[in-house]
Amino acid sequence: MAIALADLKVACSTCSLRELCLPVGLTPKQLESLDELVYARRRIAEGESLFHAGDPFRALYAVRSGFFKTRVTTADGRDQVTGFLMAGELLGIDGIGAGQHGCDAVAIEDGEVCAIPYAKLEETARRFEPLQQHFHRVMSREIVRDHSVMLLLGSMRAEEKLAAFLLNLSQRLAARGYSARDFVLRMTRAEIGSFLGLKLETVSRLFTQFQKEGLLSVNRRSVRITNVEELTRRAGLHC
Amino acid sequence: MAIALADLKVACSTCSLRELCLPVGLTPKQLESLDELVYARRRIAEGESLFHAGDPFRALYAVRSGFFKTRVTTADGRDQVTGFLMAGELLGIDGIGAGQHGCDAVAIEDGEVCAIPYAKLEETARRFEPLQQHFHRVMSREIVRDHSVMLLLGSMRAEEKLAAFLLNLSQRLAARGYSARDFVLRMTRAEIGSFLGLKLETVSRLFTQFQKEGLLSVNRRSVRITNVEELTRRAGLHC
DNA sequence: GAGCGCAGTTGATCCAGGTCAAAGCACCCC
DNA sequence: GGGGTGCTTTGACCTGGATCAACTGCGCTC
Repeated sequence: MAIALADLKVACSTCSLRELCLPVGLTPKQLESLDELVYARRRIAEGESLFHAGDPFRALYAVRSGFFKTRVTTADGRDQVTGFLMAGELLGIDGIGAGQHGCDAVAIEDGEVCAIPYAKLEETARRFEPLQQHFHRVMSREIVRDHSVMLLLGSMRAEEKLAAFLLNLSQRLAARGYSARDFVLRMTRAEIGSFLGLKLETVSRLFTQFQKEGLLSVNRRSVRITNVEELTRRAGLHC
Repeated sequence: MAIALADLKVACSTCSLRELCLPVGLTPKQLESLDELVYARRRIAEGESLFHAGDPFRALYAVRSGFFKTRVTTADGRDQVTGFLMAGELLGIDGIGAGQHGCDAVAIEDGEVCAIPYAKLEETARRFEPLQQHFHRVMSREIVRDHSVMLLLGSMRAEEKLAAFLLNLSQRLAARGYSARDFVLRMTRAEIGSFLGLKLETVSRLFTQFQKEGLLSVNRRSVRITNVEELTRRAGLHC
């Protein structure tokens, strides 16, 4: 076991995700001093949870590969997907405030995460200004993202919601070197619906509608965007 | 002007809000070392903005008195209220990530804020672990709050939304020493509606309905909750 | 390769909440 | 103190998306 853990130990300085992840913007020298921060990688199989709401909070997790969703749940069992996370994005920030996680993080595709013990991150951030700054930026950006999701949930119509969702996904995939036009959805219609405040049937109908209108072609999980301009128009003003 | 500013300088160590605000949980001695952090108070009249989306980010603002709303806006003019803030709560965190504010902060009642220059906060947080911890907790809690608003916007029915909103307001007022049962709404029906993803007419009708059902009595902005238990039931399960 | 089960599609119908319109009411300013 | 203005209430009607239900098709297991 000790050997296995040692094998899993990773170095931010040589990680292919360093341009997307927590150490973004650090110099190579600064990066090396960060290597001690990440404790170990952890594999998560599709359907498994990284943590649940209520679990004690100890570490943040940086997604190395795979696809995750976060979700909050009401007393009576309804739930709301609050985000989909891909490589380089940070999971678990919600746990800092209360000392326990406030949502579930579930793998919707086999993946791997880097565990960053929070106590150590805090300590390193005090000694190391660029890390502190970057960590604060990451948290702040999460708040900005949440606000734009609120805008989407509170003021957009179904068509606008799905268009905005697809464009956001497309951009994030493009930032990771994948095609912005051609991609495979990692989530079900029901998960997309939960995130957007719609029912799965509505999501399905919208995909069909967008296809009929020539904005994209879709077959189950595969999507090819064929008219980005019009899709952008649908997401935005649409007066 | 120099004199006016000097007059406005405040000390966290003697502030009546220290149990609610950024320095919560610090010892009196620790508090004193925080006094240098807050630069000055600033008065904001009803209707005025503390900052707008796009403004360069320099400082966070702690609400001392009054009532604020934050809002994000789409290209085509629709907007979404993302929060209502009262004494002790922190405004402007959204600006850290991009170096410019991501939303508007508008006073919906005359009020006063303490400006906390962000560069100074960052620097103090590095030297001063309890402040760092507390600041991280505040940001994390904002994320948790946003997630619960997403749950509300995405999965609740109109009745549940308004009940949850009123109970939340009631609890936050109670935490500040005001009555939990009897309070005055600082915001219009339209602002409540924008926050909850409803139209103002729907909000108005729900108030009338709740009153008919004996959950509360309402007259314009004054609300008296007469049946907290039932209101809680409406906000939650309601199977 | 038969059969099961889950994800997705599509149709028919319904209703919560939106829209449009018209008063009503408090407060402010001249 | 009269008139305006902005907020709120209420009514009548409409519609976008939910709900209910049937069916399709892919992938997995045995």
